[in-house]
Amino acid sequence: MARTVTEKADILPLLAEVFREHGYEGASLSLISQATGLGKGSLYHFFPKGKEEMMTAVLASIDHWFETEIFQPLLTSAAPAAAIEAMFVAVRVYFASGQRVCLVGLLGLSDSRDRFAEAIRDYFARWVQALTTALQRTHQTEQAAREQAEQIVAGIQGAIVLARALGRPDVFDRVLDEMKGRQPGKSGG
Amino acid sequence: MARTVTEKADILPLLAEVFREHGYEGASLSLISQATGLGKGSLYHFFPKGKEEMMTAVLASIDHWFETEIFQPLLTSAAPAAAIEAMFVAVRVYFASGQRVCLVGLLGLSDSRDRFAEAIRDYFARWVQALTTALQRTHQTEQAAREQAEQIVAGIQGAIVLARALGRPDVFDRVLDEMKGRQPGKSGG
DNA sequence: TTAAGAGTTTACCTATCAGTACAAAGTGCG
DNA sequence: CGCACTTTGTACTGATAGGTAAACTCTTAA
Repeated sequence: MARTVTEKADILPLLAEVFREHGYEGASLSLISQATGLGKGSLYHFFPKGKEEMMTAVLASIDHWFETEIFQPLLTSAAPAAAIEAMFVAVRVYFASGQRVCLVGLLGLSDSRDRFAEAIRDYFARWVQALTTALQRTHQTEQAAREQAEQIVAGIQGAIVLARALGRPDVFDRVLDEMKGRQPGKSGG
Repeated sequence: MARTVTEKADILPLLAEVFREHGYEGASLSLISQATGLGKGSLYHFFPKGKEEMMTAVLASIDHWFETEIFQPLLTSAAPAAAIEAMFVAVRVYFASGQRVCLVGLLGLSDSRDRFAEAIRDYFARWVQALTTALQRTHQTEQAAREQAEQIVAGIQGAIVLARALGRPDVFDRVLDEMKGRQPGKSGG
């Protein structure tokens, strides 16, 4: 019965993976229970408000990861071009070259969009804003930087969709490389 | 009361819309029944194999639309640059500037991916191939054309994700315009 | 007039859904 | 050891899921 002193933080990655693979509605409590190794009793002990609270916690942890690993470097790095380069590398690893879905993007397309609309909007708005700031600091006008930032964030999301649909990680890598090559200081603008 | 001689073709657009809004798993039979105005009995009369057959039929109709409206013009038009331009226009209308989800892309990200994997892969493979052919005919090498085709198809899918997440159709339009402007014969490459 | 088939309604099936209740079994502290 | 508290297993709820079966109502045409 009660054995391990499970920590909420330990099961968040497992929860995230279930939601990524099955979506919000598709991730049934029995699937979640199976993936985390926790019974319903434990799950409702940690998340009294049920599935919605689980998803909220997962979104918060994803948000935190991107904030520290991607957004802050873009916003504050002394070398914005290098921060952008690092973002491409981090994104490729994080999304496993498109074999791992972006949960926030998926959620935005799905049925349950309205329930988490604010978190979804914030995630993308802050990503675009951080990238805009970095691009602007590589000698671009605010408008050009914003357009390019939208282009890149959309390109990453689309690369996930396309690479997954085709079952070809190399497509993801190629799309990202092409966008990276279009950056100032690289081949051509 | 059997009254209206309902045609399968008449309800396909309604079916497609339900699947677009709720996904495959999220589109329950009662939702489908409500959206189409047909009871379960009628639905199983037209689609004996149930939901899966409904989705298959919807995917086939989507496929047919893209084949005639997008792929064939790209492959056979005497003016490939104009066909590409027409594709951007058609896509903007079809996806309502990102307010209307791409069902095939959504399906590729979702749980039910495996069930329709072949149709999903074909849709995107043929889109990329058609666009590659058109780009190649605008004086590009095969490799450059294919890379750019992947870039554009991914960009369109990503623009849907981003514009929907932000709730801003203008983002969709801007991302597409930027890609259109990068075409040969336009501003700059 | 009537029989066949298309189209439809209704009732029902089993499985599973999210969520609840609660007692049993663990833990740390004294 | 004994007590308070945390964690977990199990059994349950009512609702809904996808799907089936059969009775019923039209239309058509011989």
